[in-house]
Amino acid sequence: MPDRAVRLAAERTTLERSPTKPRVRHAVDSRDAAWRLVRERLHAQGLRWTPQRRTLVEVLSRTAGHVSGSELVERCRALDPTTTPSTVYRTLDVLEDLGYVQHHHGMDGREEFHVLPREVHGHLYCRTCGVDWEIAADEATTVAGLFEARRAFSVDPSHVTIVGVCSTCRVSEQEV
Amino acid sequence: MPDRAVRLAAERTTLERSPTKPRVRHAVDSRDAAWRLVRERLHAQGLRWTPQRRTLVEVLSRTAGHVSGSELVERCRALDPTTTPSTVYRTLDVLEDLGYVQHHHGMDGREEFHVLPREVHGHLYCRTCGVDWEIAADEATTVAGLFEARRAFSVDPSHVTIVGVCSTCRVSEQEV
DNA sequence: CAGGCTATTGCACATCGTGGCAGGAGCCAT
DNA sequence: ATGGCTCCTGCCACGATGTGCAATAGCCTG
Repeated sequence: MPDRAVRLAAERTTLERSPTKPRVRHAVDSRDAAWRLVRERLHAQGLRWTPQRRTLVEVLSRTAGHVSGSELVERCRALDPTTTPSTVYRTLDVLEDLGYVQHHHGMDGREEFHVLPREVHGHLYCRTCGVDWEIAADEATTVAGLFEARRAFSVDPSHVTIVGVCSTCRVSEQEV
Repeated sequence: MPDRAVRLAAERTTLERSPTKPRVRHAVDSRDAAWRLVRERLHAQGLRWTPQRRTLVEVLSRTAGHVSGSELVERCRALDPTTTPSTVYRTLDVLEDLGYVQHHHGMDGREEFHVLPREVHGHLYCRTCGVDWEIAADEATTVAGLFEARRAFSVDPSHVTIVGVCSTCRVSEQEV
């Protein structure tokens, strides 16, 4: 179906074309650079660079912070209406192996992906307002150390999930 | 449908009949006692004691430790084939409000219920062998204290979920 | 015990993911 | 380019949960 290929060519520009036109500098550039390597990284593993994967990578390269799986499916569909959920989820698995995304489960157990995690980190959710904070590396280390010392349990800091009530919401609750 | 009511009457005995026949003593008795109060606790809230709820309570009273939501649906269906999943999940919500169960999300984000939690506790999962340990109260307190002090964030110890590799699996991995 | 208020149920349907399979398509060697 | 070896995709069906809605049935009152 060259049909789709053609249609997508016009939309899938950001990553394919040269990084000439100036946009927000610095951090963004290094992000783009990272994404441009995806293809090679895939090939290095004997994996393939397909239109569907380009679409997802395109979406991810425009995304910062956390996104839910279904949200990513939506955005892919925006670029390519023929997008299939299973393909997106499978590709996310592959990209997670390559370190491009990191997933964890939110308060409701739904999947959430962190794009280009600079460093592994846990999550702190406020049950009341729903905001999601990252747990700083040193905090995670402290938590990890606790279980390391007492149980010889090696903690994966990216899967430290804690729920509670944030300071702001605590104040609000007291006022009521 | 008196049909079902009659059929169930024979099976739903444990809770309804007096606690005369000796079974495993001590801990079990206090468990049974707790379950026998469910009806009153519901009424106290203006809620109702229905056959479907009895079935679930019956199942729960025979259950110890952790169970998944779907597992509970299965067991209810064993007692009453007409059991509907949505009713089970809704009743679990109610029972959670009353403190009879406590749910959290496992490694895969699926729901798991802890029946009659003696005390709130977090969870430690081994990514390799899948075993689920409870986080002791003092450990949870330490973790909570960390976020309390640094962010004025009030941690809910029942929602502390940590994934990693347990000591046993670590040893196995090194041997390979 | 009948009557009525309202919590619950069952059902149909929606969402988020996952897994099996057969056909399709990258990629590499020729 | 061509051919072929595999990885991928699309599709479909299923599993786990959640939700809206109309019909049902607890439970309290008279």
